[in-house]
Amino acid sequence: MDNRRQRHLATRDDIVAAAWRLSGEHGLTGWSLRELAGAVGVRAPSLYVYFTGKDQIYDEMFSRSYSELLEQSRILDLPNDPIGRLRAIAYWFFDFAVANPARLQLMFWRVVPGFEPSEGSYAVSRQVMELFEQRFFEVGIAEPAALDTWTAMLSGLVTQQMSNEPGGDRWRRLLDQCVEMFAREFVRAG
Amino acid sequence: MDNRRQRHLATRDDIVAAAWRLSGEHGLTGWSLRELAGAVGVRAPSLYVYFTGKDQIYDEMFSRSYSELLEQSRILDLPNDPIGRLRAIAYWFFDFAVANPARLQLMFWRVVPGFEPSEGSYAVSRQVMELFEQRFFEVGIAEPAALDTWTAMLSGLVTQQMSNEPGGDRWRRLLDQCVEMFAREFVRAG
DNA sequence: GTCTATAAATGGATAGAC
DNA sequence: GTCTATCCATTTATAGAC
Repeated sequence: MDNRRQRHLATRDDIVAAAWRLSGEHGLTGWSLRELAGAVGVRAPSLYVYFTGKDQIYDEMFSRSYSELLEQSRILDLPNDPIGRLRAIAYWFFDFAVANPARLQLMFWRVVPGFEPSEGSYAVSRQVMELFEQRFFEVGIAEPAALDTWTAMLSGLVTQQMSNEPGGDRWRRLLDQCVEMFAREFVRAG
Repeated sequence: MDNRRQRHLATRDDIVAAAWRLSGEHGLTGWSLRELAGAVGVRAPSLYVYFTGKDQIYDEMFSRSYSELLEQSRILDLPNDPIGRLRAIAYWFFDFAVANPARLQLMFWRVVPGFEPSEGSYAVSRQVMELFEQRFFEVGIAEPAALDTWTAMLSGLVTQQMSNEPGGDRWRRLLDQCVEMFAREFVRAG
């Protein structure tokens, strides 16, 4: 039996979980390996048994974030009508995004100096993006500008909510109207 | 005559300019005071003649950014028709924002760990925001959701452009259509 | 696998000579 | 105002005992 291996992976999970907690408290770049080790209950050098360095921890956080987004998007069941689908996608992504500002920064912004996702992690992120496009085009929108406008609109609502009223819903309450505005512009009545 | 004082202010300007240059090259938090001093042509301790510390340099960058935005918005002449005004504002802000990603991060996101704008700097930023609102409502839009939707839309277009295609115009080319979409939703034909 | 000890580098900041 | 020298804290990371 692989009890050894299992405990290794469990400790890895603990480390990543602690990293997310510290990122939430002090910002994505606001913690050191010493602090992280302390939060897990070990000394800093022990972390090197599980990761080659800080960047690999960020990389693990990066790829897991996209994996989670991928997983969630698979189990998300969407209405059949175009506007209903768009609305469901909008709320789902918005809530995913604002639930963890540090995660959003890691996934979509370039906020960690020197950090580049590994090839494997980058592949996961591309996979998610392609699924996104596919889901979007299923709605029946052909215009090329539509997808870019859609991502910009969602991204903007999320950014404003996080920057100006973290924890609130001032921009979340705009989602319905924004979806309708978008649909009037890009969804052909069928 | 205040030649002494003038040179002091000139060196201050040099330091801030170098800080912007380094922020553009290595990210807003990707440089040290040693590097900054080197870029100016002095040693690190000399910086303390001009600033009390690194945070005060960020603070100066912060307040100057808002001052520049304020200045530009004063000399910006806007068309009289609502849609023309909105379009002019959109292009103007978009170009200001993407011209300096680090500046945008400093002004609108919370990306420097531990940095808080001073009271004076914060006052400047509020002044700009109030002018923004005023300019916006001059267009004749009453609906409260409109301003939040507008800022979200612009913020999103800028963010997508910077994150996915820095230096390009893929999202800039959407500005016209987005302004029209927005106007159809919020501007009552008069 | 975890620890102590420590390397090696870097960070912001200060003292004091010139 | 600028410098050298240095402090002192902190960082990531490694060596080697247990």
